[in-house]
Amino acid sequence: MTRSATTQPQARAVHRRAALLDAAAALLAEGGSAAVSHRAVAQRAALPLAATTYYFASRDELIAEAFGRLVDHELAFMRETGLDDLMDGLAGRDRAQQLGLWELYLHAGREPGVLRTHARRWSEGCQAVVADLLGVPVHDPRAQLLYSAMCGVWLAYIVDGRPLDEVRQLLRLATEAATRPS
Amino acid sequence: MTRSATTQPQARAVHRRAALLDAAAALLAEGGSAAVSHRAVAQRAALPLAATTYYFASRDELIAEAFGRLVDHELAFMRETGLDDLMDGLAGRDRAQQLGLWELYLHAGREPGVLRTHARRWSEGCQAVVADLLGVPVHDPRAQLLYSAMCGVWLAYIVDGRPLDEVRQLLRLATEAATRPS
DNA sequence: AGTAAACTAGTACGCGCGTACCAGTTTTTG
DNA sequence: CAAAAACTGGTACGCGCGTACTAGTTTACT
Repeated sequence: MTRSATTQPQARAVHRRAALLDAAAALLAEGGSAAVSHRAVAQRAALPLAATTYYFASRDELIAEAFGRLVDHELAFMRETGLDDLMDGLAGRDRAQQLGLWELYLHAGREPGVLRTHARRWSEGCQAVVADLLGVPVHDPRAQLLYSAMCGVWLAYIVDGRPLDEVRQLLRLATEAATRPS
Repeated sequence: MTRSATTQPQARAVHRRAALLDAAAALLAEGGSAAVSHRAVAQRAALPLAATTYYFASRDELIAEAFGRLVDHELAFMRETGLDDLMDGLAGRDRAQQLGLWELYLHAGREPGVLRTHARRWSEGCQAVVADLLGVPVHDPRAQLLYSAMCGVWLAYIVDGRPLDEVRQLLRLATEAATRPS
């Protein structure tokens, strides 16, 4: 009975940790990694400041884990939509969140730590989805090519605010180019 | 005589402003926009702290102008190397500086101010270079496509540290795909 | 020559930050 | 039941930051 009866406190702790990560991810999307501070996270999760330092050894760790969570969600989303229509998958997503994701991806380029792992996980996951869409093996150059083109188009859409029609057309073109036998 | 004799002080001021911008750009490359603080810039330029607030209304303005300068340099470099060999142009550049550039590009996506202008100037400048290389008009979809692919490959190289050989091959593939008549 | 404008440089204010600390409570363990 | 471990939450420290202020110096204009 003492066992699994009412493990209330630990359950609460797990919930709290998750709440902190959710808050961090949300802040990340809203204002980039600069917006993710202990205080901001705690306040958003409606928890005391000290909770953040208790559950995470440092701010970097908190950010890294939030990044990982964001990557998970993003990959899951991409897989489930199947990307039959790449564009709707792109256009429907929160622009700020995409920005945050990319920002962290770049940030990962500066330090070879955990962030780098998540970054690789993301890019390779995306590439796998694309390869699946194309019906070719994951490391097929055509998949890599299409994925690269998608990145460029994606960024142009998110940052430069390129019109959706142009993006749509470009993506179609890229798919054709990658599909066409060389 | 009073005229252009020894306009020393203004000349010094101009020089100082440039020195501050250079310092800011260098810091930007080293540690991202977070590393660009009034104090850090002043110290690096060997100038008193107050100089930064005198020549620039705010930190944002300083960063924006440094970004513009970085974009100028980058575009000039790309044009002068002609990109006969895209790869050597890519591989020879300072990785950290590229990261800083991209970081600011992303940051521009969050605010529609001056940063956005520079960001557009950069992406369109790059695209123009690519179009020139391909021998097609600037807004030709093929140029856009190749540029997009280049962005993706570029990022993979800078952030993920993808091997140069793979990048080289991918770029060749992209060029072929864009060149081939549709 | 003399007034206004440009420039220099030191210093101070207030704030938010990461993190450490610690006295409490609760839960698990032996 | 007692001791240990997990957890809570309030508070404090020290720091670097953006920016404002001010007194002094130099240069440009009439």
